[in-house]
Amino acid sequence: MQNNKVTIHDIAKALNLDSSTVSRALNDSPRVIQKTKDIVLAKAAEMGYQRNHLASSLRKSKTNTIGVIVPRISRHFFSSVISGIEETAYEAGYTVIICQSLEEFNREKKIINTLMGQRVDGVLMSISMETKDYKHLEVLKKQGIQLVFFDRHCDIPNYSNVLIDDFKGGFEATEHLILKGCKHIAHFSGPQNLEIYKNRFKGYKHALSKHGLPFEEALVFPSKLMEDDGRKNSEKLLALPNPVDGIFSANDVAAIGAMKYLTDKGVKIPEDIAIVGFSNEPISTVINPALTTINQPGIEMGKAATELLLKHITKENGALDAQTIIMDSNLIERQSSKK
Amino acid sequence: MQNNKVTIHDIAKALNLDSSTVSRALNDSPRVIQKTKDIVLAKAAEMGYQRNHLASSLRKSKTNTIGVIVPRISRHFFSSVISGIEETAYEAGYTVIICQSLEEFNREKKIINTLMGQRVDGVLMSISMETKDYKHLEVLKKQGIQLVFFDRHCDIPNYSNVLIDDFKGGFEATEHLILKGCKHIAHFSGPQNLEIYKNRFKGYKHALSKHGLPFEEALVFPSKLMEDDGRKNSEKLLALPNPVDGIFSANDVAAIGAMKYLTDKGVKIPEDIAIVGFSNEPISTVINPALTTINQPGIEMGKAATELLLKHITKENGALDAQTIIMDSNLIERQSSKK
DNA sequence: CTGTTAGCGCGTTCAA
DNA sequence: TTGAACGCGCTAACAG
Repeated sequence: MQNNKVTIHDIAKALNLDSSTVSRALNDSPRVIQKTKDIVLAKAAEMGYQRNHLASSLRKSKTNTIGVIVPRISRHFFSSVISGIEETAYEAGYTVIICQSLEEFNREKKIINTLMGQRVDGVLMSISMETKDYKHLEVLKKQGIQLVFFDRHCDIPNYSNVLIDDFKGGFEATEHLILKGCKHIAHFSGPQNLEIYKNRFKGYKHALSKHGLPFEEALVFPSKLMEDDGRKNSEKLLALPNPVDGIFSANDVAAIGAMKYLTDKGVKIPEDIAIVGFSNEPISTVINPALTTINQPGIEMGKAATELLLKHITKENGALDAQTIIMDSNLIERQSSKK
Repeated sequence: MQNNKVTIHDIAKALNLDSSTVSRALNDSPRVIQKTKDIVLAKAAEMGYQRNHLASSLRKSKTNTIGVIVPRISRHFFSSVISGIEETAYEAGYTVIICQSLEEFNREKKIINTLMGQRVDGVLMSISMETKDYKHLEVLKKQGIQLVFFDRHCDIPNYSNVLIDDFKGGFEATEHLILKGCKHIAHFSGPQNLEIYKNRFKGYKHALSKHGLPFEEALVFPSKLMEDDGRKNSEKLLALPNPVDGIFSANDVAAIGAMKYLTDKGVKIPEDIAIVGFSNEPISTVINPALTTINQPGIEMGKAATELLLKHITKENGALDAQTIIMDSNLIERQSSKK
């Protein structure tokens, strides 16, 4: 049960070398001859040496650690993003500290402080919905800690963003329905104070106009991301004079509610009414293959955001300009029908 | 853009004190008078001081960091557990490093090394399915790093486990059906080389025998956690001479497949056949409220495991005995029927 | 190519 | 009650 902490001094002593030589050898410095490196590496392995990252980080004032702040880890989209982050960071020799804001501003503030205490080299964050004021982020800049936003756009100057192209997603969803032959396409919208839902709505309108279909206010149904919205909207929709033959739902929960209600009423999907919904959760893939989804590329976003952050970190002095990366979502159709 | 790193020396200088006094004041040591503490704390706040955890950890050789290893963060059950871990750890002043093994033994080995390099104080892990050999865990014990297993049982002596009572879950699922009036209850089992599925199966048998119902081999259908298993099993099940009026599925995916198939065939659920399924994912709650589920308490498990680990860490020398905590799952019925 | 020296920021002796 | 001095383990500067 002895405490087995082998240091570079121990292996230096065992080899009759200086600890600095051992350090250089372990770091594969060009200033050490290969033969010495071999000897040191062999001895280190033999003695079960493990570098103390704390001491190393303290000395270099670089921790090779990045902090990640998401609203909620259990949301499938965010856990996918984290997978992507982890993978890229890991390959680059970085460790990741994950924190959840739970959409609370105060928690977000505390987390920033914790991460600063841990001396992270950079932060990836998806800002909480409660956050309207960005003063708590200023300390990061002051300390030279790099910051990249993902998924949720943040318009502070000089910060990079990695986002999903919601306009394009909305456009493609709607165009998909049009190309399937739909003429009267309803839109279940999301809260219009959020950028993403506004953009999906814009994409919808743009697809209609591109294909010469009229935009009708009566075909737009607000929804608050509840299943029941989908049901109630569907009910109203069936009562319209001109029958609707397609629905683009900006959120999957409303789409699911709609599918249930319509199926109950004997409406065939997608034959009578085709539905395309955005999806953050894996629910949609299981619930009904007739639901075509706009898939958010979480893992890819995580990778892209991490790569960008690492660039910012390494170019810290060469000052990399802030940039915005827009990622495409993909339309996934599992069960096709209609012309 | 100046580098704003305030140290205890800076605040000592500003106050004409020694850094050691400042250190003691910041740590609320009894060896400093209250008045001095107040002055130091005020100055620290004013100067925007933030303790350097690296230096602190290096000195104390305690990092207040715990490592968490899960197979896959995007599985809802694990992300729930992590939420629980995070919360408890956070309250106790610990930071959490999350890693995924992706069920690969080699990744698990590497992760252990990474965590040791980070000098974590303890590790919580759900062992990968590929892992049959536990030698890579011995280094942890050697270094005095505490280790607690959760969700997936690991029978190395002297380690604590936090598990879910699958036997009880299987028992309660089956008994629930019996109390609803079911007489012929089928079981969709999972891979019997895994402890959890074996135990759920045992619970099923025990409930039958307790209530005087015969166990029939013909009512047990193997499943490999695929939706299609649920469909095929349901097909076979409808062809049986004695009609089945209840199904206990050891996994939710098969249960979902069954629900779809049976509904298609015009079978009413739960009126004709009632179904109870274990669930790891939130799918079941959305797909059909007629599906009664055995819910796995992820958050609670995370909290319990963390509390236990922290006890192990703090009692390190007082040597806390290994223990096994068994958590109850809860049966959730959203839509009731039958007598 | 290798050794010597110094210090990252903190907490903890030992003195006063 | 406070100060002085040392060292955690490592790396970077400067020699040689």
